[in-house]
Amino acid sequence: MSTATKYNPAEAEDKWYSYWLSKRFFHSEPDHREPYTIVIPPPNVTGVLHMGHMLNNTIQDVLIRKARMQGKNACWVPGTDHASIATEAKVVAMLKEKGIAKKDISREEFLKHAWEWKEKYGGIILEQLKKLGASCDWDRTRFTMEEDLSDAVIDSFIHLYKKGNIYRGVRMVNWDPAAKSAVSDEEVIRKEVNSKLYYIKYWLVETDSPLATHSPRPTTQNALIIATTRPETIMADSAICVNPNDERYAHLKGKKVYVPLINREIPIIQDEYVTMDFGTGCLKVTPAHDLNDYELGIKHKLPVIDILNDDGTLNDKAEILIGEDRFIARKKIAKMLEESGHLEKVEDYKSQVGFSERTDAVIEPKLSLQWFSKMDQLAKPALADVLNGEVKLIPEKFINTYRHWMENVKDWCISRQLWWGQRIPAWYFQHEEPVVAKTKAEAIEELINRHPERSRFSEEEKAGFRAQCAAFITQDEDVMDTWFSSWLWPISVFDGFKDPNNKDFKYYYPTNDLVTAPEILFFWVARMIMAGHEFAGKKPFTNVYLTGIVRDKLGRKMSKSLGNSPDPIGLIEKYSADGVRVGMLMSSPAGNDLMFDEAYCEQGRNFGSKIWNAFKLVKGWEVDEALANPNGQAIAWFESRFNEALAEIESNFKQYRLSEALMASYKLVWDDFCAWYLEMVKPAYQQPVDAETKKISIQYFESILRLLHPFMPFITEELYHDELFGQRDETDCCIVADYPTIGQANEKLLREGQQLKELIAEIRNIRNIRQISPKEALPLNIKVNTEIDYEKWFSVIYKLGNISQINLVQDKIPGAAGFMVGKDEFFVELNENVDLDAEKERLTKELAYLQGFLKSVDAKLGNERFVQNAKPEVIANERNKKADAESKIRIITESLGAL
RNA sequence: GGGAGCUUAGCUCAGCUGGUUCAGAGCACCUCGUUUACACCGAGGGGGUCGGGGGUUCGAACCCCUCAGCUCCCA
Repeated sequence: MSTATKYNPAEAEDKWYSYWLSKRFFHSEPDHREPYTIVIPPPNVTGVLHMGHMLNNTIQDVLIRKARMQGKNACWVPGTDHASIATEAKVVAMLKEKGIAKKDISREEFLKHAWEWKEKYGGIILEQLKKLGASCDWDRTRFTMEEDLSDAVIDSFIHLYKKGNIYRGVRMVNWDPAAKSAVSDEEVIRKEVNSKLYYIKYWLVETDSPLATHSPRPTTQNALIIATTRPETIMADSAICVNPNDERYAHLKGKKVYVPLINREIPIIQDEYVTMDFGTGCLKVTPAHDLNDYELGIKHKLPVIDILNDDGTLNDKAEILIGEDRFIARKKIAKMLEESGHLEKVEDYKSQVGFSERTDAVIEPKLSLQWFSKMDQLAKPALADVLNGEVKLIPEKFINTYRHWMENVKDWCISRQLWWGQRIPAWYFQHEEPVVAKTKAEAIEELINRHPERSRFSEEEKAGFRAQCAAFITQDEDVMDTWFSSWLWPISVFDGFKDPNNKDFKYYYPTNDLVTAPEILFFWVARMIMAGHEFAGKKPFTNVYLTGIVRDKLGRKMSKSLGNSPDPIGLIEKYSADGVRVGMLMSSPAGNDLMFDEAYCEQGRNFGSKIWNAFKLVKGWEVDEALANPNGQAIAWFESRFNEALAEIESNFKQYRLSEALMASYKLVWDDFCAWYLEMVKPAYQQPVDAETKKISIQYFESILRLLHPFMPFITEELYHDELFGQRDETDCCIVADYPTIGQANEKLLREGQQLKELIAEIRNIRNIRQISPKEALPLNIKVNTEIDYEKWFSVIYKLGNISQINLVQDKIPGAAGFMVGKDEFFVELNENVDLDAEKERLTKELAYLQGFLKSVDAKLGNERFVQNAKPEVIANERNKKADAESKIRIITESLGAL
C-alpha cells in the first residue's frame, strides 16, 4: 500500500468488507470460547435504513467487534421482521397500482404476490447495513415468517392455549379502518387534535304527547342538551346518562328521549361515572363506539348498536347516511341537526385522538371477536428479572417505567384481520367450539377425541367423520400480531423451539446484549423476557441498551413526512462509514435522544484524516542505525498515558458509556499521540530517526489501530495491512487482532508529563502574547523547587518549546519573563526586558488569588465543626492544599521582592 | 387526570457516595500562524449566578421544598 496524500474511504470500505466476508470473520460456530451474542432487532422487511437504524447498528457493531477482539466467540444474528400490517399495506398498494383489489383475489393469490414482493424488495435494509460495516453473521440471517420461525409461533400459541392462557372473546379493541384490522394498545398513538364540541338537543318523550304533536321550539323543559365530539354516532346511542347527584336532572329519572333524526327512544340512566361539570353534565351512551360507554353499557344492560362497517363507513343500523364515511357523515349530520333545529351550538375543542401507528388512520373503538393472551402470569418473572438486576436496563431510569407497565399489564389482543402473517391455528366445524391444533388433520382428531360419542366410533365411522370434517372444517381467517412472533426472536433464531437441545441454542442462549429503542421496551423487550421464561425457562439476554431517538437539530423526530432525515447512504458516501459511525456515537449517551447534526460526521471524517496523516508521518521516517535513541522519556511517558487512557475507556465500556469511550479514545489519539508524543519524538525536517524510536512508534500505532477498530473498522484495517507493520498472514487482520490490554501506568511519570505540557503551553503563550515567532529559539532558566528531574525532559523541552539553551538556576532572573508551573519557577530570557509594572501586576494578581484560596482553606480548617464532621481524608487534603498554597505564596512574594 | 424524567458555556453533553478556588469536554467562536504528517491543520484565548426562589449542612451543580419551562409514558 502506498501512502496516498488522501485516504479514499469508498475504495477501502468495499475492499475490506468483501475481504472480511471472504475470510468468514463474521461467522461464528459454537466452540470452547466464551460466547458473546447479540440478536439484531429485526428491521421491517419493507424498511429502508434510517438514522435510528444507523445509531442502533453502529452500537451493536462496536460491541460485537470489541468482544471479538477480546477473544470471545462473537455472534451477531441478523434478520428481518415480516411486519404484517406494514407489509400488507405496501402489498395492497402495489396491487392497487396494478389494478388489482385485495377483495377480488384469494388469500393464496395475495400471499403469492406478497412473497414475490418480499423476495424482490425485502432485505434491502440488510444490504445497507453492510455499507455501515455491520459485522453480522450473515449465514445466520433469519426472517420471522420463514418456516421454522412460523412453526415456533404456532407452537407457542398452542402451548399457551393448552395452558389456558389464550382465549377468544368479544372485546372492545382498537380498530384500524384503513388496515381493517384490530391493533394493540401499543400501536395506537394518541395525538391532540383540534376538533369541535357539538351541543345536541334530545327531545324528551312526553308520556302523554306523541312525537308528532311536539313543540317545534323546544325549551329546556322538554329537551336535554348533550355535548359530544362525535355527532355521527348518535344513531348508535343506547341511553343518556346523568350523574345521580346532579340536581338539574333529578326530575328526569326514568324518562326517555328521542335520538335526533331517527327518533328512536332511549332511556335516561344515572351513574356517578358522568362528570357533572363537563359539557352539559349529560352524556350520550354509545356502547359500540366508546370503551367507557361500553363498560357503562354492560353495567346498565344496554343494547349495543354498532353502526359502523369495518372500513369506517356507516352501515344500515345507522338508518341514515348509510355507506358514508364516518368523517363525511359527521359533517353531514351536523348540518342535518342544524337544519332540524337539534343543534344548540358548536365550540372549538382540543381532544386526544388515537391514530394507527402503521396507517395513521383514526382508530375506532370497536367490539369484535378476537383472540387474547392473558398477561398477568407471564409478566411476573419478567418483572422480577428487571427488578432484581438479572436483566439490566441501561440507563436505569427505564426501570420505573418498566415496572409501572408490568404491574398494570393488560391482556394482549393477538389476532389481526390480515393475511400476511402466521395464521391462527384455530379450526371451526359447524357450530362447535373452535379446536386449536397445528394442522387440519390434528384438528379433526381432536374433534373426535374430545367428543365422548365420537371417540367411541368404530374405525369405519371415524373414517367417515374425518371425510365429512375435512370438507367442512375451516381455519380461522386471522393472523397473529407481528409481536407474537418477534417476542420469540432470541429463541427462534437459534431454533430453540424446534430443538431445545441443539448446540447453537445451548451455546448462544441467553444472549448478552440487546440494543434497541426505548419506544419498544414494552412491545418487544418486555415480551421477549416473558417468552424467554415461558418457552426457554431462562431470560433471553442480560443487558438491554436503550438508545435514544434520533432527532434533528431542532429537536424534531426524524421522519419521512417531515423530510428532515438525511439519507444514511448519502452520509456514508460523503463522510465515510467510519466518519458516520463516529458522528453517530459522538453525542449519544445511552437513553438520551440524539440531536443529529452532520457536523458530527464531519468531525468523524476529520478524525480519520488525522489518523491517516499521522501514519504518513511515521511511515516517512528514514532510519539511521547509527543513531542512539534520545526519546526514552517521551516513549515511557506515552506508554503510561496509553494505559491510563485504556483503563478509562474500559471503564466507560463497562458502563455502556460508548460516547465517552469514544471521546477518550479520540483525545488519546489526537492530543496525546499526535500533538504530544509524535511532536516529541519526530526528527527534524529531512533528518533520520533512530531505529528504536521508529520501532516503538510503529508498535504504538498498531495499538492505536486495535483500540480504534471497533469504532472505525475500515481505516484501521486499511492501515493495519501497510507494509510498515511487516508481512502479515492473510488472516492476520485488525478485525481479529487482540484488543489492547491494560498495562502499567507510572503515576509519577504522568504527573511530570502533565507538568511538562503546562510548561510548554506557558512558553508558547509568552511567544503568543509578545508576537515572538515560534521560529526564534529562546533561552530558558529553571529554578527547581521540587523533586522533578527536568534534565530527563530537556530534549523534549528544547524541541517543543524551541529553546536555545536550558540552565538550572538557583536565583530568579531579573528582566526575564517568569512563570510558575506547580512550585517550580521558569524564566524565559527575551531580547528586551519584560515590563516590570506588568510583571508586578501579574504577580500581585496571582498572589491575591492564592491568598484568597489560603483564606478559604484556613477558614475550613479553623472551623471546629468541619474538623469534627468531615472525613479524615478530606481534612488531610485540606492540609495539603494549605501547605501547597503557603509555599507558592512564599515563592511569589520572593519574586515580587526581587523585582 | 396519574406517573417518570429533564433544565450546567452559543450547540451537544460529562460532572460517580455533597468535599481542591469545581465549574469541565467536544464542537462552534475570536486572535495569531502558508513551521517540515495533516488548513479535514497548528498554537493561544474568551465564554456559564449550574432554570428562579427558599431550606438543610462546616460545606450544595449534587440533598429537601417550591415555582417556571420542556420531554416522555399511562389514562
